[in-house]
Amino acid sequence: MEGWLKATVHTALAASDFFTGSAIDELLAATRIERPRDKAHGHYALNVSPWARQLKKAPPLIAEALADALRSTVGMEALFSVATVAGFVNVTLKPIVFTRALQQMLSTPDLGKNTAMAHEAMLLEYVSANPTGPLHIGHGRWAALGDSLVRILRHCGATVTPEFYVNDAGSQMQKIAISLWLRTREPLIEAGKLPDVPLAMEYPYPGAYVTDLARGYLAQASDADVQALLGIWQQLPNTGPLAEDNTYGLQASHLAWITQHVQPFAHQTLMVEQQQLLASLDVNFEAWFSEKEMLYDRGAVEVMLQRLKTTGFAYEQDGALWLKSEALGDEKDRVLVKSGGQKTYLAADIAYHDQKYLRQDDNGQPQYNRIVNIWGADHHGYIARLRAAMVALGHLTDNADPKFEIVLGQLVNLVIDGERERMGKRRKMLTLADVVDDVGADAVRFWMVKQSADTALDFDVDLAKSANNDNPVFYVQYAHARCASIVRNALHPPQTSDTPTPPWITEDALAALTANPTEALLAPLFADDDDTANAEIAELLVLLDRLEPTVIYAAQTRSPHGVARYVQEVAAQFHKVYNACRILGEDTARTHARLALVLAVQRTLAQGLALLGVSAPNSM
RNA sequence: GCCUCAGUAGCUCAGCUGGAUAGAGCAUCCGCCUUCUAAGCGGACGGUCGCAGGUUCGAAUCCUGCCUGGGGUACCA
Repeated sequence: MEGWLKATVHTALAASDFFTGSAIDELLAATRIERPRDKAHGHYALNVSPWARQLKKAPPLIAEALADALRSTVGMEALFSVATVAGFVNVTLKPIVFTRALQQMLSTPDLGKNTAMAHEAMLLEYVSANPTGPLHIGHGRWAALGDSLVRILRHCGATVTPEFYVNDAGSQMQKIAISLWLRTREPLIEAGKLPDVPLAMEYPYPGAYVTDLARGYLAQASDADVQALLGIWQQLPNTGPLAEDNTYGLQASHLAWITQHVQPFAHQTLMVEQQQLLASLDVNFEAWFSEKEMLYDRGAVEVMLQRLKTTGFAYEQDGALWLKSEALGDEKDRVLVKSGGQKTYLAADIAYHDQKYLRQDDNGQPQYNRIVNIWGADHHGYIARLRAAMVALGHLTDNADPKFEIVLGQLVNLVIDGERERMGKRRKMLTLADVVDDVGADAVRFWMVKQSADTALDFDVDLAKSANNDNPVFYVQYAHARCASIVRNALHPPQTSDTPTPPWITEDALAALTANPTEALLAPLFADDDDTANAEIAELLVLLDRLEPTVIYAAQTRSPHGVARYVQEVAAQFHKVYNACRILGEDTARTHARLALVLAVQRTLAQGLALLGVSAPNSM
């Protein structure tokens, strides 16, 4: 309806003497077709005040001229009426326009689908956790945000590759392997293979999950592996705390054995755990990019460093290799290779992003025109240095180049029993898996995207779990289930009394309604004598019509919360209509038309929820 | 100090691509089930849009400064 109205206004402007000589497209771009705040003003409003400057006329005069132009549009009496208030032109649509809009919706296979972002070829990276432990609640926000964004962008025609960067290189992987090894002690004692003598130890990764990991390792280990493990334990000097360095007093050969035999198990097991959890949230990655395999094993970091040196963007000082990032917008230069010879995390990150830009499609062209990362606000300081590196490598023109984009999300606070728990590393952690088990995937996904990523999110476990009207997820799902229930009842009315109740509609008639919703079928939608119900139905259709612009805006601003808000509005308006009038009534023609409306609502809600990765149940 | 996000109703948040009397949910109070799911609907109550300037015909929205709170400011990963 919005699109149609805009086109109508365009035609009217072009045909009007008053606007002759003015740039109509510019005028239309300067204002938007919006919803009047006060419903008494009609269904749509056009504010012409922004045109005053260009036209050098007073807004009320312009509004009157536009209203006149619209009034002289051929056939308008049957479609809408206009009125002016100050600089506003208010438009009230006639029922036929709503009926046609409904007809349009029922004939559209993918509601809200559009091509607004068809030019985008985007690589979207998010979550990207180390495979050193379970995902925590904060990861859940990036997972929900990222996956919803992927769905929304694709609905707008964009090509998107969602990718997970697996940080599986570096000392933290050695730490987890050693932690696993340390945790084999108890099971080995239980099995009588090790003497139970006191041993002062500290665990680099203290979580209880490491114990499970150790038991899992032993369960699948060969006899030779177990013998080797016992060998390490027996030669260990029992000399007190072992956590000071990364070697834990282990002989080099033992350390090497652990790295070779234990680390792959830890890595693999934890990564698969993360993958399964994400899958249970219906968060779908196309690619899992391994830091170790893709960057280190293939020498990509080394090659990238050479390029920086050659181009003069990297220099040696104090025995370290530095990136000249200060000259490129960062607050200072950054270390790429430490004086000890180890490459920094930043070096790998740069190599990874370099690699993102170097990827090519089948025609040898750059595969992506936009690289987007979703990061937590705690990584904010990384933006400037990574941007600087991308400029240095020639991928960006300057540090404001929109080809590289970081979506920053504020952090998540877990609220348990009404108290905030900061997600600090030392505190007791509730894992994402625990929360999903507790409140369900739908609630987690909806809560994580229901508000702007710019605001810190309090995730209240008790509230998310509550199956009542405190919980917006259930509110929306309930509306969808209600739609499904009405259609079910229409086909197969519940038989409660002795006299059988005939169906409100046959399977065939319902099929006809969806396959070929003619104007004649839909025309009886509005009642002759119920203005309240009619107004609510019209309002509902205006809202359903807004799915597409809502999705486009959410895609452009990378804000899925707009869609979350939208589905709540649709649900609310549907509940209003449900209470204002009967869907299944005595008038068969009206019943059928209103069933069509219910189908449109159901499909809109299902589509909106699908864009958020939330299920749309048919009964609750 | 610097960078960054936020500050809107008692609480949690929309609105911020400048436009009509600033919205929703929760909470509190009052109503609505003999008929399609009451996990619902209606009504009432509730606001100096952090403060002060500026730009503009017009500012919650843009700019500047200040205040308060979160995050960041490593040859850590």
